[in-house]
Parts: sequence; C-alpha cells; structure tokens
Amino acid sequence: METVVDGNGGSGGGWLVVTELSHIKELVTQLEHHLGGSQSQELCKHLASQIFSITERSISLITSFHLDGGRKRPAADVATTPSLLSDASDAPFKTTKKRKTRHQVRVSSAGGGGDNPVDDGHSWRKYGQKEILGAKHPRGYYRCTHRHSQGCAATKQVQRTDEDPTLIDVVYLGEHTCAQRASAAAGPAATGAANLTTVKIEGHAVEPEVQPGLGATTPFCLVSTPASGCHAQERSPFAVLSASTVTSDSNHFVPLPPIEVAGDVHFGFEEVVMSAFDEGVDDLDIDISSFLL
DNA sequence: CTCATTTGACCGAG
DNA sequence: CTCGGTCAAATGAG
Repeated sequence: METVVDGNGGSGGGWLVVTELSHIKELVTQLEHHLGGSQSQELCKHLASQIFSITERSISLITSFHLDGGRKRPAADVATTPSLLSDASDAPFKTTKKRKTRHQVRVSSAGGGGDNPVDDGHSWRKYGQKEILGAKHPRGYYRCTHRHSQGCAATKQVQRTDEDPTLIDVVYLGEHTCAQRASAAAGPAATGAANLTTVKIEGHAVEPEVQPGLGATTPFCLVSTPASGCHAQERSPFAVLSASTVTSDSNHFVPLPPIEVAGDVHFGFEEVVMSAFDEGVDDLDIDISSFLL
C-alpha cells in the first residue's frame, strides 16, 4: 500500500524519486483502466508518453545523486551532516577491488508456477545452489550461457524471500558483454499467465577510472528488453525496463521507448530497487513495493 | 549425442 | 573457524 523508501533512511532526492514514481503509479492505473475499456488509443498513448517522461525524470534524479552528492548521500540532504567522516579519502577504493555492478530486483512469481519466473531476456545457466544461513530458501547461482562463447561474465543470484515465497530476489552481478539476445521462448500462456513487470534501476557510481566527461550528463539510458522484437506491442509476458549506465568502454544500449503496452497487459508493477555497488557503503536502495496488485 | 541441471567438494574472504 | 560463491563430476532431458 504504502510506498516504502529504502531502509537506509533514504531521504532527500530519494523522496523526489518516490514522488515521481507515485505519479507513474497513478498514470499506470489510469492506463490500465483505459486499456480495459479499449476506448481511446490516443489517450493510452498519451499516458504512456507521460509515464516515459516521468520515468526519465526519476532516473535523472537518481543520476544526479550519484554524480552530485557522490555516494549514498544526496547533496540535497539536509545540511545536518556535512560530516564527511573519514569519507575525505574519497577514494578508499582499492584499485584491485573487483567492481562488479550489483543490481537487485525483486520480482513476483505469483501465479507463475514456472520454475524460472525470473526470465529477463537473457539465457542463464545454473551453476550452483546454496543454503544461505538465516534464509529459508536456498540461493541459486546463475551465469550467462554465453560465458564461454562470448566471455560474458554476468551472473545472477536468485533467492526466494523468507516470508513470501512468491517473491523472488534477483541480484545481478556484472554486466552482460554478450550479444543481448532475448530468450525467445516467451513462456507458454503468455496472455493468461501472471504478467510480471520489473523495473530495475541500475546505479553506477562514478568510477575514478572512468573519465567523467562522458557520463557526466546522461549516464543513463533506457533500454527495453522485449522477448523478441524491439518494442511495438508484443505479447511478452513481461516487460523489462532497465536503465543502464554507459560505461566508458562498452557501447551499451540504445535508448528505446521504455514502456511496452500489450493489448491486455495486467500491470504487475512490483518494485524498484536501485543499488550501486557492493558493500553497504554506497548503496542507496529505493524500495517501492506494491505499486499495483 | 549434446547441453543443462544437480549437488557435494573446494576455495577464499572475513 | 564459518559462510558464501564457484567448480566440476554425475545425472537427466531433449
């Protein structure tokens, strides 16, 4: 019901983002309503357009926090604590430290009896499973199928949440260097099945190694990962909207219309989680659950 | 046959 | 030492 803002006592700009996202929520609700009535296609387009704009704004906000205030503490944050602590060092990072990007997403597998409700368009191969201390469910370890063929180092960890087994936490580690190929097989009952919409916002801290000039203004770009085509109205059981950072060396993605609206999609906006890097040092997690039912 | 998954062993970090 | 992540042999599915 309520929009939950991260557990880090998120404040400042994070709140603005939440506001924007709440706006999105309203729009989506409207859109859904109109979709049902199949009245005005124009109206739907308009709404989708608005959602897109707001999404962009939200991403910009998030971006500015990272670039502006630096880690975790939005510049807009109250002047209460300018205390940078020992933060002064600014670059306590060891150059050798593995800088895997870490993106956490929580998705709902409700209704999807499928074993792998977490289909994000990439093909994964499971390479391990572990019982995690304190967790009720084991964690599965997956790596990109193209690891050998293309040297793609992306991995992900999938784990059901303790309280609600229908919710699954997916942690993406590393970036895909393989050709982004949608894993076709868009599920069996695409229409009837529970639709899953996940939005993940990937935060990328400013890396010293990366020349600041490039990503200074728009380190984020949008990409939609449909099940097969580009956008248009697909039958994809889910639509993935992700924001990725353009790193210096990898020419990542091309901006695309982020919102896909299929004929009778039932929005299952789950949650938006944004995280930056390992350790809690810089992660700013914005958790917005229960956008819609 | 090939390829993906399972599962215990192994290894490194803390 | 414990715990989380990965490896790799065994097994199963197509």
